[in-house]
Amino acid sequence: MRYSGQTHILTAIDCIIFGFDGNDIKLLLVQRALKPEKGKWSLMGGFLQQDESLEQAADRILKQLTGLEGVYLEQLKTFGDPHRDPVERTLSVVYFALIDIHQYEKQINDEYHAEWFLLKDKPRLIFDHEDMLALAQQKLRYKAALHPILFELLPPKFTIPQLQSLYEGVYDTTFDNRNFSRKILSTGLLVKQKEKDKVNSKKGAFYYKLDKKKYKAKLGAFLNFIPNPDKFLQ
Amino acid sequence: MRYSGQTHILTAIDCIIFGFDGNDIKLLLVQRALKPEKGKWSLMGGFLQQDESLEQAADRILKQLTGLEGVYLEQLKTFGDPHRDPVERTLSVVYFALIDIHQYEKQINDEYHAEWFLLKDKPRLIFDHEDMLALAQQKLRYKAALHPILFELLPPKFTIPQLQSLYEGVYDTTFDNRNFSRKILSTGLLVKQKEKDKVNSKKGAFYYKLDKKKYKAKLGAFLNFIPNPDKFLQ
DNA sequence: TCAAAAGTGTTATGAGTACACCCATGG
DNA sequence: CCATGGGTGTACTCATAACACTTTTGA
Repeated sequence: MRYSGQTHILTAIDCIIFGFDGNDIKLLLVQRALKPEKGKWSLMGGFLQQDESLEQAADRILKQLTGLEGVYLEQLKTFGDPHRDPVERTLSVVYFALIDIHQYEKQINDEYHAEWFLLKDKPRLIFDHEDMLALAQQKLRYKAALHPILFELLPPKFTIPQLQSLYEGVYDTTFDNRNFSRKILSTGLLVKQKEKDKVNSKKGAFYYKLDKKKYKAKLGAFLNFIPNPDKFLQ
Repeated sequence: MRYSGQTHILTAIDCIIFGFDGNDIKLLLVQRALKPEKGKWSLMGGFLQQDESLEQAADRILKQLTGLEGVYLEQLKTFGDPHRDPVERTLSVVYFALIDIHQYEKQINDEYHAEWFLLKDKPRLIFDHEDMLALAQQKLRYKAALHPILFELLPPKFTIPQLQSLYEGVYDTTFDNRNFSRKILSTGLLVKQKEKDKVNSKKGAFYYKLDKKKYKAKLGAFLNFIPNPDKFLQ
């Protein structure tokens, strides 16, 4: 059975992949394989297949590129301007992903010509991918101001100074380190480890792990990670 | 030109229409016109046409049903389970709308068999429309806790007690009226009028109007409309 | 021994919250 | 005159934010 006389449209899934390498927040881009705009930088995407859900498609595409499964993935928005793709009308359901770059150690770079870019010196993107990225950055800032999602970008063990530089990267600013660590520790989400990271400083900074249980409980809660959030959220 | 060999899928737009009548927050539903599930209650929807954007389609559908234009309308999420519609695979891009019920004075009820329901005694909805509604309610609570969007539901002139009962309806709770009015007035968004509403009380309550300029400026800002927001946001 | 980053403590301000009374009016 | 809902004021608590010094250690 079908609904008669209605328009059927192509649907793409595009993924905005944010990563953190311990110092900087970065964006994973690929070089487009199809004409037109072949070879230009673009978000990683693919077409929705007949028997998969949107989430399944996003997972599949993310795994194709990075080899990673179980990654934080969230639907951002659907873009549907009739002329957004010059080839033929294509809806794009956009997801964004947060991954720990060090956990991503893949060769697939070669296959898709993928590359990590600092947000500051990313290339121009095709179609409406610039709008998608801008919206994703806004959403990330918004959500991270209230919920502990940035932990998704960190390795299992991390230091408070690393965490702070992640937040500073996301908001493109600096925070007072005393207030920052107090606020973070007061959430009760972190468990102090015995070892220190001696790579990034002489004194060394204690490692922390995430308390997974509390983390899951607090993902939905309203916390206040950012001072004066208005300042950063347009 | 076309992308070859890819699946083309039907796309629907579904609208979750919240309204406020001065006392209660309500939901506008229609009786489905197509088989299967014909006659069952459903969100107002329609198919995406070839040459319209998603926003245009949502506007068109909303206008068909309510006769209203320029309504607050926001994309919620896209639902894409392969079997969500038993007839054939159909993506649904879901929008939610906020309208002042008194401004809505249309006959089109008849055409679409539309009806306003209290959230408490709404009928069971078809397909995955229950999930859509639950998500919309969650989003509305979330957003209204931080941004002054509930004003979209109010008539041009309204009283503080009305406003409070709107908030109380959305969060299904009661608030302290002293703290509520202080908080609302401290935003500077309201302009006190000379007249009073003498319908709902003997003493009468002063009308207020929204300061449109400040309102637009503060739509994006982080305000705190709700005490203990965690309590209400799962 | 010194430079560089980690880590900790105090205070002032303002927002949030709990709470109780007076006011105006129509019936 | 009184019941009903509207409107205001105060004091306490707690989170936030501003701010400076000591500690550790590798070079």
